[in-house]
Amino acid sequence: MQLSQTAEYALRAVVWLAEHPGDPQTTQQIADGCKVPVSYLSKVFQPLSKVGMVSAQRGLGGGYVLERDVDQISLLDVVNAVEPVQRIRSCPLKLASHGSKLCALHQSLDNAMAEVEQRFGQIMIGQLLRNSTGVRPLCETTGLAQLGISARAGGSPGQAP
Amino acid sequence: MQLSQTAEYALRAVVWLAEHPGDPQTTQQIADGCKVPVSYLSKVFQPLSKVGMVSAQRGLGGGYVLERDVDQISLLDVVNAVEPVQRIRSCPLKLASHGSKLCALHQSLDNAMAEVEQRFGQIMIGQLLRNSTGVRPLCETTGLAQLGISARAGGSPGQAP
DNA sequence: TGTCAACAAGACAAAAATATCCAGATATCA
DNA sequence: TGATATCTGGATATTTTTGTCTTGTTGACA
Repeated sequence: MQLSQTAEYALRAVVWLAEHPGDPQTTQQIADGCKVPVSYLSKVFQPLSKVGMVSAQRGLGGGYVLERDVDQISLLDVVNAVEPVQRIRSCPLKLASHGSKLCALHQSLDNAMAEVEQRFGQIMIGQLLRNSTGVRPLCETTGLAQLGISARAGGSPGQAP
Repeated sequence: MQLSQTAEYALRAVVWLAEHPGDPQTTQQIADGCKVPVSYLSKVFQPLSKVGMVSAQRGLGGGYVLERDVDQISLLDVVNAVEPVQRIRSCPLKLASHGSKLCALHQSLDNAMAEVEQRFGQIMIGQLLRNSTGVRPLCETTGLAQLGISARAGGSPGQAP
């Protein structure tokens, strides 16, 4: 019982983009920052672009940017884009006698899914950024980031090719 | 976001056994009644036997039986036996700066897991059986079963209780 | 225009989950 | 004892998920 890896990656990536507003992030940057296989990122972003949550710009200075307000994107939006929460809408055993009603077992399971769905629907990406409870922002932070010292390309350290 | 197929199967099987107390069920019976591939059942039962939730009897008249009271087995017990609910206990990105604390994203995800875990832990198998809300018992029922007419596979309507 | 930086997308590969098969170990019963 | 029923557990096959690679397209800019 857990989120798929792909959904995890998608959430990290979206949060990452949310942390870099107005600054297109390349797959390499995202991969490094989110610890996502760089060659897998295109797969992760495909459905996110499809629903218009992110957009990509090619060429020098390009990369991905969020297309919607961070407070208008819920965890559920992200998860559903890449791997919809599976609600149980009819008997998984296809028992005729069950019609569209669920037995107690499947009703219980679906209730749990419903709860998760609702919970995820209420949590907005923006909320996560602000909710930095004292410590780290989110995905990454070298310990320096907390002091406002950016350690990215464009900041001080790192390699400039 | 969903239960693994194996966990689904395990839950069905346990419920099935709960519906047939004191009557060892063969893999064939369980497979038919629960719509689980018969040849996969041994894999499903392996971890359930290991934790002592079920036991198997070989030979004629043998099969699987529940070893614990139906009101002492929660959905969580079953799920955890075959595929533990994955709680997030430390930063999945292994960020040193996060120590054992979770960022807002992962904390949110883990909270959802915790909720599911708790919910599952509260629902007992026995509860599901009694909770037949008017209609069907659980996994199976041809519509006849509700009238007390057993319609077991194998062609001939079998033994009356 | 040419060159380089970047994404797009499909083909391929590896790993994990799911499913099948079968020889062997037990158990029951005649 | 023999015949039959049943689980056990390992080897294997299939499918899905995850990950990689490569070729092509787009965009910026000198």
